[in-house]
Amino acid sequence: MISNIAELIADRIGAMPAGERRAAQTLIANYPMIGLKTVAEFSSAAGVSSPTILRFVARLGFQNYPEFQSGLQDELAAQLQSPAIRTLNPPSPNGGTVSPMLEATLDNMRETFRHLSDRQLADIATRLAERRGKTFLIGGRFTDPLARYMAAHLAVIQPDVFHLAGQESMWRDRLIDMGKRDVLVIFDIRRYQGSLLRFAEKAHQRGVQIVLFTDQWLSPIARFARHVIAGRTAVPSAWDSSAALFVVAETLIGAVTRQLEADGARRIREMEGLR
Amino acid sequence: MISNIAELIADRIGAMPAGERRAAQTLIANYPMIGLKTVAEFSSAAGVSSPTILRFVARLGFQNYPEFQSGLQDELAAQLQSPAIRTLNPPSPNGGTVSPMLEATLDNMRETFRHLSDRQLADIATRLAERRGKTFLIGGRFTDPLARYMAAHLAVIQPDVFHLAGQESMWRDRLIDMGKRDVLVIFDIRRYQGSLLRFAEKAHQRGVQIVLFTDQWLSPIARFARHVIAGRTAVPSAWDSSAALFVVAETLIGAVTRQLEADGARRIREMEGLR
DNA sequence: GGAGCGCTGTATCGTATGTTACGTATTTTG
DNA sequence: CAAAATACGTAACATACGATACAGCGCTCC
Repeated sequence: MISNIAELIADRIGAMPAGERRAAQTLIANYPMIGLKTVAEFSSAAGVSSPTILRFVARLGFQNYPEFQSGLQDELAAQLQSPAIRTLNPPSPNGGTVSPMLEATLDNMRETFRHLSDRQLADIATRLAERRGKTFLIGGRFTDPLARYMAAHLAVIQPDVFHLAGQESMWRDRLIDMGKRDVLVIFDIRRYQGSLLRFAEKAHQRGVQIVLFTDQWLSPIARFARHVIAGRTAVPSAWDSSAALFVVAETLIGAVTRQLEADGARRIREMEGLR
Repeated sequence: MISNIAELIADRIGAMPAGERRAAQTLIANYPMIGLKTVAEFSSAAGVSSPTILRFVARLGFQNYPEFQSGLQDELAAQLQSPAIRTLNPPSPNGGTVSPMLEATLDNMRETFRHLSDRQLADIATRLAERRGKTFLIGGRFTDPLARYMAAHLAVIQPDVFHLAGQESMWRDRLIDMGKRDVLVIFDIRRYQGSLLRFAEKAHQRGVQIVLFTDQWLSPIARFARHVIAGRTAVPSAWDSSAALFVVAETLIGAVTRQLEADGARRIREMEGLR
């Protein structure tokens, strides 16, 4: 049973020609506000012509555009009446494949942050922001993108940020550059990689401060780490989820940025100028 | 400070003549929906004439009726963006520095999935799983790690998965390998990169099916995309958040894996054997 | 490689909508 | 109580909006 227009679109979008599909996608993206504006605004937002918009609403079963808008307004009105039933999509009508995954992920994040004190996060942020030395980031097979993501952001707001990529032998050589004043951020979740462990140990021996992002079972690298962030990774999937760690990373990026704001803002402006 | 139109009305309703006061009262009674309808409907609902409605909105300081409607729409849009959770749930017990960021991120994810139908996700997963051709992934400056993350997983369960890295000229050369049977997954959020747009256009011309991960404002690449996933990115930080898109990516990875389970399981076992 | 079909945009049209002018009613004030 | 000022509705107007006809283009299927 299809109750609202969003579902109706999702149901039929597969059978739509390219132009109308673009209309559908822009409507979904900012649902339902675009649909309440004029045909001209809708069409230009979607990058198609007005007739395409009209054909789109006609395909949805509406006689004309005003009738379509009335439909959207009725939905909105019903929604505003009962704020409790705020869900546009009925609360997971299809015991579908999506919801359990999302639910588990949200739980993971709440759990992760529950075990993570503001204090700890602030300490790490401060350590990264004070920039007494260099910052290196590295990750495992599936978590290396997280290291890259964090490096990409940090590199904008401060110098001396390096992502360690490529072969094991490559980064081992970088050990020479590392010392007491430097920070090494490592991402390592199951199955923990021996190569990372060996690397972490050597860095530790050189006095490098290690910040470890790992899962709740703790990578063996925790033994050498100054700071350990343990994220929940369990989801109903064949794979572990790094989403919670990703959010922690973003939070940390935000915190560091805030601390460097005076400095960073100038840097960012300068960089904008270079574009 | 008066922030929304409802307050504005409450502030000035005392100084209004009878007819306009009736207009004000009917608007507040079913706020704001009546205001989004036509002047004629509004006037008859209030039991006054059209000009009275127009004088009413003029007294509120609007130049004309459409401008008044835009004001209401903007309010609604702002309301819908930050859903009820914030008003329902107490504003986060520990008012620490962490919570606002986490809260916003969780909201973003809920909001993103609310606009994302299971159907659409399933369609994309099927397209990726049927493997008629090759799968290419690429991302922008900050989103490329997401492309890498997804590529790293997909590459385990099926052959012919390629992440496009490095310089623009590098991937442009790969266009030769791409055709109708292939899929190109692009991550592009603000500020949208011209290089990606050009690449997407050329790929589209070659008949490549494009799956686009973007933000709610839709990258211009949406024009060429077969499937568009619009994630929320707004967080209280200097940076945009890619966390919602990350979770969608993980969900998609999970869905593809499930579809390929028969095949994939064998592959995974084989790969384990190679370690 | 050619014929047919379907999709999309341009240009035009009719109309519903917001706007304004004016006359009447109602209230206010001296 | 009278006169003026304000408020309100009717009716005519102009504009901008949605609707439609048509032609060009690309795609698919013989």
